Amino acid sequence: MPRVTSSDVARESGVSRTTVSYVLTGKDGVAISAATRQRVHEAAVRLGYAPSAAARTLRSGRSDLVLCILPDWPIGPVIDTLLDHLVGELAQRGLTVLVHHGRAPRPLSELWRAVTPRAVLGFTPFAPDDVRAMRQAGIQVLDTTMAEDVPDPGVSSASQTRIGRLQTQHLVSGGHRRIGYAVCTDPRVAHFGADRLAGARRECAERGLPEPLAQAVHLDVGSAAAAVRIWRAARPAVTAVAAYNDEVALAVLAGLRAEGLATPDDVAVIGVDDIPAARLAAPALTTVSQGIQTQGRHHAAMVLAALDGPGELPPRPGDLHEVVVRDST
Amino acid sequence: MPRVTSSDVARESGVSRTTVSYVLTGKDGVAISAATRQRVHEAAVRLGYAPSAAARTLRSGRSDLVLCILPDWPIGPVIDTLLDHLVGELAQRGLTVLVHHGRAPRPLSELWRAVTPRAVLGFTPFAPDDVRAMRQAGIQVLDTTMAEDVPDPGVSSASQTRIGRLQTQHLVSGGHRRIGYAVCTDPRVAHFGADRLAGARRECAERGLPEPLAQAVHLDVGSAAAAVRIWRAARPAVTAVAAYNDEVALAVLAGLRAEGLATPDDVAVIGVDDIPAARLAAPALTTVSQGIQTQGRHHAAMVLAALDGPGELPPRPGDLHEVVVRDST
DNA sequence: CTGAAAGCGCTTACAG
DNA sequence: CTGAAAGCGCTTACAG
Repeated sequence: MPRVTSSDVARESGVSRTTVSYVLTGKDGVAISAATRQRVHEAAVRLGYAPSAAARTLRSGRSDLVLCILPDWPIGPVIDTLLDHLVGELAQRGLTVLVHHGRAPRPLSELWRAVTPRAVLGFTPFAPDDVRAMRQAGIQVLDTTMAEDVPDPGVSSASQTRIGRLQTQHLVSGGHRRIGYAVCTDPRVAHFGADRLAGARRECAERGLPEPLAQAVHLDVGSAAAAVRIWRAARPAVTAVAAYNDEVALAVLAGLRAEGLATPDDVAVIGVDDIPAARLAAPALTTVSQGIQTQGRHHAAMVLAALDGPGELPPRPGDLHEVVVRDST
Repeated sequence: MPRVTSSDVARESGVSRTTVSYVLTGKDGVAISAATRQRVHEAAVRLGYAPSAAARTLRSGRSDLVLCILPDWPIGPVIDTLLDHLVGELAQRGLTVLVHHGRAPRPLSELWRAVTPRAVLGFTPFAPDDVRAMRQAGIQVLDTTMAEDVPDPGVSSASQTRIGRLQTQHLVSGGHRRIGYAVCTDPRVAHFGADRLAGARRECAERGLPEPLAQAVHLDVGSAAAAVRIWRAARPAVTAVAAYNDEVALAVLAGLRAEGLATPDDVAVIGVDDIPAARLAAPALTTVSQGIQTQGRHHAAMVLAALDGPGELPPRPGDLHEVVVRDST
């Protein structure tokens, strides 16, 4: 069953390939009789004609694909939602978003070489060599951390830091003075985790409070209970814990429960992400929501700006993060 | 900055494009002097040459892409993990997996036309017209429900049914005789939900138990509490609830808590998926795990079998689903 | 061992 | 209003 080409459509409708192309790509510049248009369209449908993307890309030198490289770490509902918004926004401009789950062992170059995307959007910064190679190939390269307005590009993590600050501010405003930080043990998010913890540290320092007591917490009760014992044994004892994210916070809640402590009376807990399970926890989990919709729109705007060539960049969105107060604090 | 082509590499290394192609695609059939090979490779690196995927695909008539169409519904950690395994398995065969988040408003045809994949793998069955069009274009079409060995292809939902049965079996083996079913209210998963509920129904019927009492449960405490009241007011009263998935189950746990009922003493609860939050819940949630790794491997095998042409299909994996017993039952 | 040539399917100046 | 022709970058028989 050979491929149906524009030649087939041309033959079937009794016109040249040129005319087929003009009709099907909807060029208004060239006037073609309504009757001819009709015949071409009908023939195309009858034959089930689908233009070859490869040929089109080769000819025009550009595809309509935007490649999203997901990070190495487990993506949760947050990134998921973000992608949805991104897909929707870019679809309005005729761009198709394709996502690559980054945990494959193959080098990045094979990936973009295999698709010839118009733009590549990463969720973590790319290696300089990769950036060079992609730019060389005419691909726009972006990463989500570029949105950060930080002076030092090596530490483009302003919003992560801000998350840690927000968590701490909320806990401190509740009267807590000795904060614990529940660090995620997944090495793939160490970078993010460090930034959030750093934010908490700075906030405490600026307020003259003792440094937050960081403890690694696995996603199981035993690990969390062990951390809880250390926090409670500290002097002054920890009375509030900020967690790397909601899942870690759920583990902390479970650990507190296992140790017979009450939340928030003995120890308050705050997470990050506002996953569905957060508001269903016992007690309902206070957390920091990430303004996903706004972020998705902003990333889409960045991609479009890059594609439209040099010009002004879209303005950074304002406050993305927000404390969602529930019963755990 | 024009694109670097194989002609550039040829010129730079003083050979023909033919030789460049032979060297770079690693054809062993054609013997080329080591010195020439070396020169070509060096020139390619020096110029930052990346072969055009579009040209290659056009020429060879096939790409190395496998397109995964995600369902319309919120994908959780389960599908996420599944994709990881799939990506890994197919990468070993030189195939690149690209994922499309299906919630875009554009028609499916634009999608596969934009990428010319070798194969398309859907998580829900495709419309017959779409299947025809893709096959016409030489694309292998698969969907994950094809793995089901059901007589009626219109109801390829055997494993969903089985999940409902497993949940029910577990509850009944715990001595419960009146089961409640917590149905997800997201219309996008209505199909799955109906199958799981049907499984529970059949299991009850075969055991001569009263029909399970289905109640819609949103992901919030109020909705779950309302369902709990109805379950408890029934005669005979419901003493165990199977939920559509873990998140719904977490809502049910919260609803029971809100109504002052004890789990599992007053009402037992079982979910599906074994998400991270399940074992951190209060009490730790009994659930049905989905054998994700096995499923991922099987889907990869299906794709490879389809690509290798007509022949025997990979055997269906055995028992994928397993009850993970924790404290909520 | 290496090169000239054809052709994958498309779009678009250009010439009628 | 419509067609013949060129060319995007690649691979691969084929001829040296």
